[in-house]
Amino acid sequence: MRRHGQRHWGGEFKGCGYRMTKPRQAILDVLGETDEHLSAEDIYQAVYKFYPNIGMTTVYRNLELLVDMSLIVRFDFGHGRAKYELTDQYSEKGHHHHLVCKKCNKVIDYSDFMNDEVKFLKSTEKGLSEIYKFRITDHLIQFLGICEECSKK
Amino acid sequence: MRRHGQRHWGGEFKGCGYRMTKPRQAILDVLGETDEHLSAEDIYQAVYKFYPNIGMTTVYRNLELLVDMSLIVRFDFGHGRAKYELTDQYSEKGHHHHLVCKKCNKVIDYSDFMNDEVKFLKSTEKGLSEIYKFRITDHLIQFLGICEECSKK
DNA sequence: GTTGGTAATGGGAATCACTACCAATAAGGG
DNA sequence: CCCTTATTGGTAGTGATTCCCATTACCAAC
Repeated sequence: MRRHGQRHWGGEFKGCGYRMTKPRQAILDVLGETDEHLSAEDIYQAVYKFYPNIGMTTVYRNLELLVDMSLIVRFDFGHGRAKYELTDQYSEKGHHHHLVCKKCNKVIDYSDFMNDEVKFLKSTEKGLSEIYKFRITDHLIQFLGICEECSKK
Repeated sequence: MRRHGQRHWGGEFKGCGYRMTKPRQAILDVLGETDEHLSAEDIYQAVYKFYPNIGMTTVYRNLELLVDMSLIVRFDFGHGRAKYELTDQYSEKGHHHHLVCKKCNKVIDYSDFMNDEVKFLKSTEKGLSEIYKFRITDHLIQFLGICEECSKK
């Protein structure tokens, strides 16, 4: 059941006690073939089409595992359900952040002005980790507001 | 039942069709008297102590309303329950962001390095709103990692 | 003060995303 | 090919939040 666009993830599962299974491959495939921000339910639906045996429990369990393995990232936009994306390094999108519309909940990816961001992050992360003795591993940057369509209404 | 620390919010409720009620005053009081990040349940418990008639539904409904009125802010740290704070302008904390520990879920407020942030935000917000025709009203900045206590374990 | 209309309340039932449990199954190293 | 152990998928739960609706509080006009 090898399909187009499938990536080989064996290496990531070697030596850590975890196994590469059909559901895991399927979930990673689905996330690798989309630009959208998928919920667990979305992923279940998509996987179901070519692997109808999949169970919702398995989807949730594996999403958690893949987040722990840093292959995927989980976002809580506060819209009720969590959304998942491949980690920057495995995604065609690369490093990006989100513009979130408060009205329609649409999420727009952007990867502009990363130079300004890097400068800001570098100084701020260094300062914060010293003051609060906090080992910073990641950041979350989002801009909220009203998208073009919603501002016309 | 006027208690210490109570603030007068009448002005914010004038002319918008909403009324200032006991539950609303109570919820705002509770949020005004704490530095913590309170969940709906936390707020219910705190209000219950001096207003035992309060209902959970009322708490949720009013939290939503107060968020719409921009008197309070809702945060989804992804820990299962939403947390609420007074908006910067009404809070003693002023403008701040959060350090979130991935292990113990602790949330630390910080308001350092705001100069760097302002510079970054100014240029980035301007650029993004032009490119994406997006009216930016707010931003969310968070640093994730491991706090001092957790890094010792 | 009474009335009338709308906003707001509170209780329980319902929903929705997610998790725990467990017997059955399937990786994958030896 | 076998054996150990990770993994699966179904069902029953859990916990946060929302819906529904009859009752109540507020406020302005008479």
